[in-house]
Amino acid sequence: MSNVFKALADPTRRRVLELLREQPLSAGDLSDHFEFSKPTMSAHFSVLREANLVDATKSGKSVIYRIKLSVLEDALLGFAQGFGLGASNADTQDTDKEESS
Amino acid sequence: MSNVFKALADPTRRRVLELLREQPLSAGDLSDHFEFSKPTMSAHFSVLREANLVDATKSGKSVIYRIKLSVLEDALLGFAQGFGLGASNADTQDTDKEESS
DNA sequence: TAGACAATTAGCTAAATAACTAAATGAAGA
DNA sequence: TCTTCATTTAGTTATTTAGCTAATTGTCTA
Repeated sequence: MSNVFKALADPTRRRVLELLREQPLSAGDLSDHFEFSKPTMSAHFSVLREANLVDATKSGKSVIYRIKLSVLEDALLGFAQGFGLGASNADTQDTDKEESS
Repeated sequence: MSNVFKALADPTRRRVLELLREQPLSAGDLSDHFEFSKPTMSAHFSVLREANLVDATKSGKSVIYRIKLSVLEDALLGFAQGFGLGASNADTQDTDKEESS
């Protein structure tokens, strides 16, 4: 739980997940999308793995990463539901937009 | 965006939000629910304020904190929607439950 | 089997985080 | 006004985090 939110707290890791949303990618292909070193990216992958947000499978020389959408879904929507959010909430009390015109 | 997930990454702050879900509470009343010092709790409130997840209003000697549900909703559900989650997703591809029995 | 290549691990540094105590601020009441 | 009470700020410490380079591991392929 904490691990998921910690993983999502870093923009690089969120971007990794967005890339994986399109298709599975190898560690190297993922790293090519960023300016950080491979070891730095590997550490990010490790955080995502520990949060169980991605799955890593070895394929020859490469490691293929896949997003685990159900885990992301359970974490985000499960947590949101705990606050009564997510169903059909057109009008909650707080809007923070139209106050004090 | 990052600020919201960073705020949610700490279990104490998630618990604070859960308490505020029931009703607005003063800094002191909130602190009474935890074993940490007041300054430590104040720092947590500060993180929640910077993430715009709570609203603080002064009332006499006290400061009353209120959750901003719409901000939480926008962050969680907005992010989830970016992954195609949240609508009516009975069957996505990945389940991570029924693999390898 | 030797080299090349992909990825991770080891080891380091700087910055951020979460905790504490002590001090400061600011409002209410005696 | 002086004291008390609620909260935040200041300043310290230990731990974690995110980045790096260099070294290691492990798999292909020439």
